[in-house]
Amino acid sequence: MISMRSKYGLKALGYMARTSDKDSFLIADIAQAEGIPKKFLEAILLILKNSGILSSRKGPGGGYSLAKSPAAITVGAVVRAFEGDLIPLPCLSESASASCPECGDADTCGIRLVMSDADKALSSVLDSTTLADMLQKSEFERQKKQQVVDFAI
Amino acid sequence: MISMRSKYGLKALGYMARTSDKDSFLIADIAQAEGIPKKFLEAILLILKNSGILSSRKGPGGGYSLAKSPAAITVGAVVRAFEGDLIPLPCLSESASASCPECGDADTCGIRLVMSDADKALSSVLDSTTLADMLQKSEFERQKKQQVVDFAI
DNA sequence: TGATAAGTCTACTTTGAATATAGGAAATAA
DNA sequence: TTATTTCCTATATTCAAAGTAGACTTATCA
Repeated sequence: MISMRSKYGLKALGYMARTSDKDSFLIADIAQAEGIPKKFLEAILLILKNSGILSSRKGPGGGYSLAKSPAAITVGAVVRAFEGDLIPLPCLSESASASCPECGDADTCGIRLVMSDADKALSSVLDSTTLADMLQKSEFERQKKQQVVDFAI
Repeated sequence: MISMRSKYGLKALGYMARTSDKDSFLIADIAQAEGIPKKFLEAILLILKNSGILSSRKGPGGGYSLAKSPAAITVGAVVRAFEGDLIPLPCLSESASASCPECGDADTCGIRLVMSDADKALSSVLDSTTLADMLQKSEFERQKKQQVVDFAI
C-alpha cells in the first residue's frame, strides 16, 4: 500500500507545499532537494498531474505547480493516484461486479465484508488528512523536539 | 496487504470454524473444500500454527485444529501472521529505530505520522473483528439475501 | 527562426516478492 | 513396520516495482 511511488509523491508534494516562496518547481530541483531519482520522479509527477493534483508548463520558465492549495489535497487522493485502491481486493472496487474468482458469492463473502469495513476506516483517515495537515503534524513534532533540546541546554 | 496467503488463510480458518461437527481437519480436505492449492495451503497452515492460531498433530488421525475459539481469533492477528504489518512502512514497525533511509528524521516525518494514524485506524477494525464476527456477518448477509428471494416467490 | 529549456513518452533492465510445485524427512497410530 | 499425515527444503515461474535511457514535444526568448 505504501510504495516508493506514494512516498516519493508525498515527499515531492510536501516540498512544494512547504516552499511557499516559489510556485513553480523544476523536476531536477525537487529530485535533488528530496533525494529522489530524477527519472523516477518524472513519472511520478506525471501521474500526479494526470490525477489533477499538479499542473505543469513546458519550456523555459516552466515546471510543476500544485493545482490546488495544500489544504485541498488529501493524502488519500495522493495514495490512490498511485495504488489504485487503499486495500487491494478486486471485489471491493467500484463495480461490485468484479468479484474475486474464489469467493463464490461476493455479496456474502465474509472476507470481503470485513475488508470493506477496514477500507472504510482507512479511507476516513486518509481522506480527511490533507497535505497541510501532514506538514503541520511534522512541524508540531519538530517544535516539540526542539523544546526538549532547549530544556536540556 | 491482502495477499493470496491471507485470503486462503482466512478461508481455511473460516471453514474450520464453520464446520463445527469436526475438530480436526486434514490439509487435503480443507484444500478441496475451499479450492486452495494443497501444497500452498500446507505452508499457509504452518504459518498459522507458528503464530499460535492453529495446532496440529502428525500421523494417522492427525490434522489441524483451531488453537482457540473463533471468537478469540482476530482477523488482524491472521493478516499480521502473513503480512507482518498491516501498513508496510519500515519506520512504523516496533523498534522505532528502524527508520526509512530517506525520511531524514523519523520523529518528525510527516508521512510517518500520517501513516501511523492510518495504521491505528486499520488495526482497531481488524483487531476487534474476530473469525466468529466474520462468519456472522456472512451469515447475516446470506439470510438477508434469502429473504429477498423468499419474498420474490 | 533557431537555440535552448523544460516536460512527455516509449521502451527497457533489474530485482525481489508472491505464488506456487516437488520430493523427501519426521512423527505417530494401528 | 507400514500407512498416514504433518513438516521442511529447495526450486520454478510469474509479475509488479523500481529505476534507467533516449528520443519527442512544446514553449520561451533572443
